Amino acid sequence: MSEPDARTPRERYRAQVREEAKTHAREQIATAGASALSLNAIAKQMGMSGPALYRYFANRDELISELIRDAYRSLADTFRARAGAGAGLGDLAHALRAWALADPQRYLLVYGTPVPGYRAPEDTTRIAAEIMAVLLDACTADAPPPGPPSPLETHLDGHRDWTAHHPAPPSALHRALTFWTRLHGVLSLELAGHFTGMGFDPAVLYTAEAEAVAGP
Amino acid sequence: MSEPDARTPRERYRAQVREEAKTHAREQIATAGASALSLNAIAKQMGMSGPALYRYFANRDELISELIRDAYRSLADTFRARAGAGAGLGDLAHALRAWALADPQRYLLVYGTPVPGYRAPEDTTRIAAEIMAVLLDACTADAPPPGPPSPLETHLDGHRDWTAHHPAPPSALHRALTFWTRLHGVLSLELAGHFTGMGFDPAVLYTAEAEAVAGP
DNA sequence: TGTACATCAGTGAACGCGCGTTCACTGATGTAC
DNA sequence: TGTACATCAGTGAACGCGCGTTCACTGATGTAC
Repeated sequence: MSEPDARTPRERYRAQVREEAKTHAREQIATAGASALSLNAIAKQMGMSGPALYRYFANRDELISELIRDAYRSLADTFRARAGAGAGLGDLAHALRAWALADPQRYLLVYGTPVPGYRAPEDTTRIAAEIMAVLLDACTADAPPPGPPSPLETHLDGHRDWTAHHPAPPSALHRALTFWTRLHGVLSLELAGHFTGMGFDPAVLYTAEAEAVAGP
Repeated sequence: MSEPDARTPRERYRAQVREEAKTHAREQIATAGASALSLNAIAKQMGMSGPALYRYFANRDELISELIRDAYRSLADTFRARAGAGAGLGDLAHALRAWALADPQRYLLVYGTPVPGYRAPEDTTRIAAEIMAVLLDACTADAPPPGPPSPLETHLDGHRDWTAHHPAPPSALHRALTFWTRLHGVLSLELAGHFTGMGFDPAVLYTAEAEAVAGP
């Protein structure tokens, strides 16, 4: 099962400390938001001095980049795994919600307002495209027989930069975007707490939106 | 036209300085996000010393509260004005987008992720309810003839805390929430820059979503 | 198995910065007679 | 209209804080012979 670990003990140790630092970073983000991330505070939580962390991360931005990358990869893996297991659009919708609720700040790291003054690493766009590809696959799989395209579909058919040459029909492009924006609409408002005190159950609303876009 | 100003010159001056400070605050938020708001920096921009601002705001939180309140009120006023002019759901949708694009950070102040560690003033919920009321009016106005309620509509009909006793039929409740979440889904992703580089025009997607929820 | 050396983790001091906020004070503006 | 007093705007110094980051250094861990 487990392959022999080719890494030296020191490399293993480094990876372990990095991982521990990232765990503390996630906890910190969960309580105070991403813009409040502090290397010094993390070091203190780990019982070491501030500068020590600079052995493991070049600077604060590298830590944040790492967290964002991890978040993207986690969602991409979740999606790919579900799709590989034959999941349809509706399953993906509920996988997305489960993934978001499991760690709200992780979701916001990916789809929330970017940390001000921070430039996302390029490779995240690659992972974002991977997520999109899974979505486009699912949308293409149960695409309806082609009818006359809507204005939006015509527009999307002519602006496919984001599809990475995926051969999805216009209706699938429309559906993929709608899947994304509608579910994000419910999720982000829920995670930001804008439904609290309103009385209804966000899950019911989410399910309705998921079915509206994916079919029952 | 203009009524005599009952305020003393000092009161007028105070209001003017407060307003100027808020303007600088908005600019600061626009470039660095709400969590980076600094009273000292604002004072410096206004050419006065840091502590001077404490004559005008009890502390940082009061300034932020004021900005949030203003943002809510601005949206509520916009909505009420449109509705008073006989606007339908589709008009409200486009008014919302125009309002959001005119000042993205103002939109995020209202519907974005809350500033971490900050508790919104209570009266904003009152203004939020006012916005909802306009929406519910519009949704009730062109509600379809009642049919069998969907599971979501049944649920919403039984959980009306958020409607402030508005007598909207279940289908209108559903429509109002959908209006909100779908349009927010597109808007928030657009404002956060998640569509940049994707090639398509967010306005076209927004219009399609607006028509999906409001009818053409 | 033992020794000599290189590598690397972690420390503490330090730098410069900006923050929110308090305080005693000066000087200008308004009010009352 | 002029004077005496109260109110208020704004200043500069100060406090304590935490931040990111650099640097010279100690001590432990690994490597080579």
